[in-house]
Amino acid sequence: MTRITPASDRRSDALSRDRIVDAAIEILDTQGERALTFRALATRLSTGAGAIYWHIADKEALLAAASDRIVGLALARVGTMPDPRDAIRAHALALFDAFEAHAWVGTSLSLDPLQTEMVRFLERIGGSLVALGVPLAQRFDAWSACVNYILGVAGQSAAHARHQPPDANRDATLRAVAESWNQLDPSTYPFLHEAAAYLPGHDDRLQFLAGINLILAGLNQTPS
Amino acid sequence: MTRITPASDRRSDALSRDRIVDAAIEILDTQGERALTFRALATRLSTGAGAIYWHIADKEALLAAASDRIVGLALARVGTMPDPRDAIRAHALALFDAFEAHAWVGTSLSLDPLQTEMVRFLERIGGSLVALGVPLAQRFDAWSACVNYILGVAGQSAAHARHQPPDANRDATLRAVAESWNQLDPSTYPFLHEAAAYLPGHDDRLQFLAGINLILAGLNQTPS
DNA sequence: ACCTGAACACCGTTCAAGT
DNA sequence: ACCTGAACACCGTTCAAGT
Repeated sequence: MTRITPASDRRSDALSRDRIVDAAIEILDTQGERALTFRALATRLSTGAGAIYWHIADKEALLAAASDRIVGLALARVGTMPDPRDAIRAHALALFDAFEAHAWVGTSLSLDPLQTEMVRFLERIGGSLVALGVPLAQRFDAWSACVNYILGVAGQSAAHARHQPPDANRDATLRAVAESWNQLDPSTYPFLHEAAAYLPGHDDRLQFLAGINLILAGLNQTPS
Repeated sequence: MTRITPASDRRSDALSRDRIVDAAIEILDTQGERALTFRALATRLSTGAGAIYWHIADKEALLAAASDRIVGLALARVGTMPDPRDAIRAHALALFDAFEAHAWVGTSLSLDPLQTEMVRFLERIGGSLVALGVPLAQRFDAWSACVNYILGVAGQSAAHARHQPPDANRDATLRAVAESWNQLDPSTYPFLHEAAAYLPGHDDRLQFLAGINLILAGLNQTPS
């Protein structure tokens, strides 16, 4: 069947789930989570608010679909790696970066089988652990630890970003937290006094990776 | 100064931040996150909706305060332990259990110095790592990994609970996910086919603990 | 089958007015 | 200083009516 796209600039194609998710991501990224309303989305898509419900169940499903899309984009950026440890690190960093760039991605991810990109991510980590030779008895726990660490900690990191005004100075925020720790009683909070010195200027991303490396290192030990 | 509490059953004491947070937690626990509105809260406290704003900045601050309270209750349940590894495990499980019992606790936690219980938690984990003898050079990364794993993964776990109807059968949900994994193409998703067998009936809590143990085991290795 | 947009049943937050 | 509650400016979602 031949399909000819109209020569004239059509104002918009037919509505579709994909186009809705595209528009939602654009609003989320440029104007933030609070700006994503069905009315704003409908305006951007030149349609009525109710039309969206023909394609997507509700706002929760919309956010889940948008998050899954971001996961997919992150996975696409990860090349194949010969060393399974490197593969796990690369996937972890890719998701971390994606979550930082789109701070609204976070708790909306679930094991929902509709989230096809999430499923691909789960498989990739599992496959890397198989390639790494983690024995079957430990494999499921190790997989759960990796996957949950990546999603949980990256999500946690994004949550911090979410609770800040978008123009917040990261260094200033960290310095303020360090300052507040320094003002605690040093005898009851000795560690936080020590940590306060490390807080400003530390690299979230490297710290995130250090955690992954601890888990990978733990895999080499027989569990106590 | 002597204070005599009135003999008669006063309908309510003066409004206070603590009483507001108490009432909010009760609504969150019994009726869920969506039921927590300033109107419902005001009704329960026999006051006007606007009165709450005299004590708490906005809804975000309310949720943060409620979450911090839950962290405090969890910490209170952890006794002192001679072995720092046990202390870390005990703290991890206490927070995990608290997050499961109050699925609305999650992303609202931050490094905000107003969250005093959170600060106590951060100190306790750090102190345990000092007691464990983790050298200064690794200490900050190790602390970050532990703290972020616990908050992130426990929060992730609670997020799953949140996205389920409160009466959902956990086993049935896991079986459904396993079933959906089994229907994927086995040649592109070999790991998930294997994992599907482990999914129903697995213990989230033990898996969470296994991740903590991997991190603790990793601390014994020199980083690669 | 798909879209429209008014209508419904709510929200968080503010603020003049009270005590 | 603290509380009241109406008012404002929104929401997500539904649904009769259109094409």
